[in-house]
Amino acid sequence: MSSIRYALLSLLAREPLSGYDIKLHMNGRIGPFWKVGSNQVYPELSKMEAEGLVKLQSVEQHTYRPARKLYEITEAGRDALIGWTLEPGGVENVRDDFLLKAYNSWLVDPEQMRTQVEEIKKRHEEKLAVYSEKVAELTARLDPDNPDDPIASTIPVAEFGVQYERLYIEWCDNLIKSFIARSSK
Amino acid sequence: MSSIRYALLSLLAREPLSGYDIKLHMNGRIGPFWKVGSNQVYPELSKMEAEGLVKLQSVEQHTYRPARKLYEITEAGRDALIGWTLEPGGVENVRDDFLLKAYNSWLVDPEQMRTQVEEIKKRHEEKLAVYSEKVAELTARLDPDNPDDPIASTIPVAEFGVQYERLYIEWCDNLIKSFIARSSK
DNA sequence: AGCATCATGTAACTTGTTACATGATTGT
DNA sequence: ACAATCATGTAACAAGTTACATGATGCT
Repeated sequence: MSSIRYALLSLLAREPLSGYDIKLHMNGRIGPFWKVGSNQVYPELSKMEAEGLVKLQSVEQHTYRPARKLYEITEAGRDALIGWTLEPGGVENVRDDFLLKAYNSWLVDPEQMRTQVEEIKKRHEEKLAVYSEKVAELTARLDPDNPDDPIASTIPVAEFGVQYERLYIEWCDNLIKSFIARSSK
Repeated sequence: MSSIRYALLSLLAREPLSGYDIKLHMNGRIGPFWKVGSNQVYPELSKMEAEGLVKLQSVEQHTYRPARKLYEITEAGRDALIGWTLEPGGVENVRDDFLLKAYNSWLVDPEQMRTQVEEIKKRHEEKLAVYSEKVAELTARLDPDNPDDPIASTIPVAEFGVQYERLYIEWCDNLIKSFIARSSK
């Protein structure tokens, strides 16, 4: 599903960042959608620099640690990102191990399965809290006078997260109900 | 995200299948969630056979084409599947390119973005139709007297698909509204 | 004539995950 | 004393994608 490349550019289009920053932000800005390892970030940044999509803005050097390399997006990088954003793309599949586990629940003791669902429901409740918090925070920071405020594009993404987690939690509740019904037979 | 292995076993736990069958069913039974290539299915089946999780039930040979190898799950395979199903696992991230594109919409002409969203909304409506059809079909086939009918575990999975696609479509509608508002400035 | 279906499989390539390595500094 | 943070990166492995190869048959 073509590319962390564009995930990196999406962040850099908003502000200059180092590879390290990107790694952190992935798990809090676009995310908790995405996740990347340093192994993907650093080589990709180098590649993009070679292709002229990003360039080094500055390098902070503290002798005792690796230089902090701040990258900024170039004109070409913005264009590439805009091109990708407008490029038609297929729909992604939901691919969630737990759905597969639910598919197997007929094989399993309903009591144990209930425990299992309750566990992951809890996880999704935690995620819901994170997303809700994020929506609230972004909404407070949004400048309603600026029609091109990037935050206006961030809110729907976080909002999707909220909706998705609510859906998941509700779905878990229904599952739990069905296991209770089944175990009382 | 550990394993087609269990996806294959999940199907084989319900009925014996060939690698070819599995490839087809992935995109219509568990799915449209999953997708696999033959490159993953055939080697994995061989590996699992070597480990005793599945075994050959029969081999149909038509001289003019490769033998059709029907696999069935073994006791050990069922146990492994049950073990995995009850194993606690982390929550998955939603990872959808279009969310990232939406995150970039502040960079882009709202009119063009609207077209883009409408396109993918259409795709999700198609998927919704598929899932709804599936839920209806499964519900009709469900045996309500048998508390261990595997179909009872399939319905929630398809139902998740329905809910998810509805959520996605509604989200698209909200996005479209926001682009219309923005372009009329 | 040409393409889709059935049915196995391999090969080449791209992505993603986990773990490691360095090494001073700051907080517990 | 010990872990976490900052900051770069490499290496080994696991998983996923795309394309290819075989080759008769049946459909348009």
